[in-house]
Amino acid sequence: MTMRKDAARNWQLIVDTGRRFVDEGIPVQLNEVARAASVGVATVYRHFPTPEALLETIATPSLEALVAHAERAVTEDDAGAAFAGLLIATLDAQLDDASMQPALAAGTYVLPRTAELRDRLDTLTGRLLDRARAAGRVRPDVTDADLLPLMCGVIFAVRVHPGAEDRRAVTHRYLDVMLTGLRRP
Amino acid sequence: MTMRKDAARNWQLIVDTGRRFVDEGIPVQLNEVARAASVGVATVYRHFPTPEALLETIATPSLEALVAHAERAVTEDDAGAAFAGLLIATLDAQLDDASMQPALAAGTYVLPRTAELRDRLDTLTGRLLDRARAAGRVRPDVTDADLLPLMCGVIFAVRVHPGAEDRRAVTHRYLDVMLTGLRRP
Amino acid sequence: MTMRKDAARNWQLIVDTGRRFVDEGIPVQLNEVARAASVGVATVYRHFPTPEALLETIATPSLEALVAHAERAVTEDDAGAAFAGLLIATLDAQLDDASMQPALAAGTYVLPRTAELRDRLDTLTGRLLDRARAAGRVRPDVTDADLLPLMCGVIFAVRVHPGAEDRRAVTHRYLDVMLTGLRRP
Amino acid sequence: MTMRKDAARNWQLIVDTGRRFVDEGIPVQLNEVARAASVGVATVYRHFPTPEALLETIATPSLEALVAHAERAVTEDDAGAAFAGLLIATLDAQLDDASMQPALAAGTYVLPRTAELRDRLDTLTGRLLDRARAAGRVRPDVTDADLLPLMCGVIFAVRVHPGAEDRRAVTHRYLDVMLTGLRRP
DNA sequence: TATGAATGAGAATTCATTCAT
DNA sequence: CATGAATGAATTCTCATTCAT
Repeated sequence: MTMRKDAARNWQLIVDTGRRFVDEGIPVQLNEVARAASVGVATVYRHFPTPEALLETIATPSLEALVAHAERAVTEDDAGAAFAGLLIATLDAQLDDASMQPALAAGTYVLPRTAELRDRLDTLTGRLLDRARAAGRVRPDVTDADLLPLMCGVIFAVRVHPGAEDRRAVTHRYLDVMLTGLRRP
Repeated sequence: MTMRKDAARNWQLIVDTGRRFVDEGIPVQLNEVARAASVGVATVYRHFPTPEALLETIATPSLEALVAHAERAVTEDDAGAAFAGLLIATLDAQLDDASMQPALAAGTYVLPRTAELRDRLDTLTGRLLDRARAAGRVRPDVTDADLLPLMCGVIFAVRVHPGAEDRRAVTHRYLDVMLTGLRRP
Repeated sequence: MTMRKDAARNWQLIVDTGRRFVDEGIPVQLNEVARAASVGVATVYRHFPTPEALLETIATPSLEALVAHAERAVTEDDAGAAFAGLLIATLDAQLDDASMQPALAAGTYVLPRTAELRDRLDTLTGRLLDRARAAGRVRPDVTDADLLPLMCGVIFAVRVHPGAEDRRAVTHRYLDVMLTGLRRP
Repeated sequence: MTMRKDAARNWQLIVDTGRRFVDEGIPVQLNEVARAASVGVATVYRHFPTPEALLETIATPSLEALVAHAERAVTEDDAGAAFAGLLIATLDAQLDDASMQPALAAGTYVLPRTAELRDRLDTLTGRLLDRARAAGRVRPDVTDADLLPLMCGVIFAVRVHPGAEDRRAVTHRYLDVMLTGLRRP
């Protein structure tokens, strides 16, 4: 059952407004989003009962893109490159979309869609890791449960890093350290 | 000018109470701390104008210990071991004292004492890094501004990591990855 | 002008749903009723502009039954028994149908039908009272405007009464007190 | 430990304002009371965490007076008169102070003081009933758990009663019915 | 200096009713 | 006629901070 057209318009309006909040680092309060979207409070609450629901919705496109990337990656020939590519993509997604940081760091999800995507991402990441490990490109004691946390840690480190250095440059330098460290014990 | 004796007693009482909050993961609200310490709110506010001031005060002993460790480390012969030892100490400090996580991740400090300690820590870390790099134990593109962020990232990664695995074990595994990665590009 | 068939179906559906709410002690909110009846809110509002309109409609069958009882009662020979019988019926109606309590306690009605029924009930009650009084079965200072309030009071008393005693038993005991009291000053 | 003077002033101000609301039949909303009392909301919430707490506090003086009456009544010689007198006092209290109706009809209390007063009232009422019953002035099947409910029922009946007749007159007429009814089955 | 009462802006949420589809 | 999305005022409650005692 699909959404009514006007409802869909509001839904999108709210999501877009929420995204602006996220991008500008403003805490996503449902009331404020409603005001900024020129929409009744209850309209927001109807579509998104909690801030988490809205945040997950905002993150969904990026998450889907990341999952799509992972799905392409598992078909690549070069296991090591595919693996590294996914990690890069995971970091870039977090750099490009601030809503991805909570989405990836969270342990639980309120939307089934998000939970499902996260699940697929974990599965695919695990498969890529296995292949990379089999190819001798990853040390054996690193498990698939480590990868996303480590990528979140990298992003966190970048956020903590002071200095005016370009965030992306720092990120990739840190990733390089990580990748090197992941190779051999 | 030193504190009056009763004032000092209250000061300590508040700090101790605040530590209990930190240890138990309860958000350090000045009002609540006051209640728990059986002390007037204003008393807390006089000693610690903001939650940050209290948090930094709570973290100070651990921070001092870490600085002391760094000061001993710079005198060690084995530059590589000294360097690794400091990183381990930094992580352990954050594991053992929850107030160290904000204290190390923060970019600014409200207390001069904390700022000064952080400064010394940065200087000493930089010196250890230089020696380790000179000894060929660290890749050249890693700067002293990277180390603390990376250690904070490790702790963050551990926090994100699901599973029931022992936190300290995970931490040390991640540190091992980091150290390996830091060695050679 | 009669209702369209589908409209009539919805009308009944809404009334039935409303009754379920009343029976289960759930406050009759038009929105909630609509949801429970799987019907649009506006549909409910068109049929029943206010909660009162719905409540009165829900109460109507019981009210009609009570009026019917009164109509039979005025034809009975034994004036005292007829009178007592009506009071019992009034109480039982309130015990059996929770929507009758507001319907009988209300001073005003939004539906003409309810107002009319109430009117007939009052008239009949008055006539029964007169006959009972004429037969020397009721003290003279009690007027017909007293009877329904007193019955509502009995029900209220039963509701206030704590204890696990059977509601109907308590009601009839209280009614017995009332009837005795009504007999002679 | 007694209240600070300014706190006591506000406490009283809030209670007085609350009483005005009760007297005028305005629902006692903590926020509105705060506005009307020209006092911060939180001040009201500090003193009275819930509307019930405020309502019970408002009712306390009348409740105390009623208990005091009951205490004098148990020492009276004429058991029947003492018993009737208490019932009259119970009704008058509810007529004179609107906050007494919820206070007497409630089954539970949030303030220990109110619970205690209610308890004493129940005990004393029971004792008066026993004496009256022993004196042959009350039918045997009426228990002490019936009296307060019945008095609440009387008040309810008076409220339901339409007409312009004086409330107190109606009340006493109804009480007369009750008392007669209570005498002999 | 110590106390803790007071403040009031602000955040979260609900609900009766209207209106576009 | 039917739908159900939208509205936004109203309500409840919390919390960081100030100020009178």
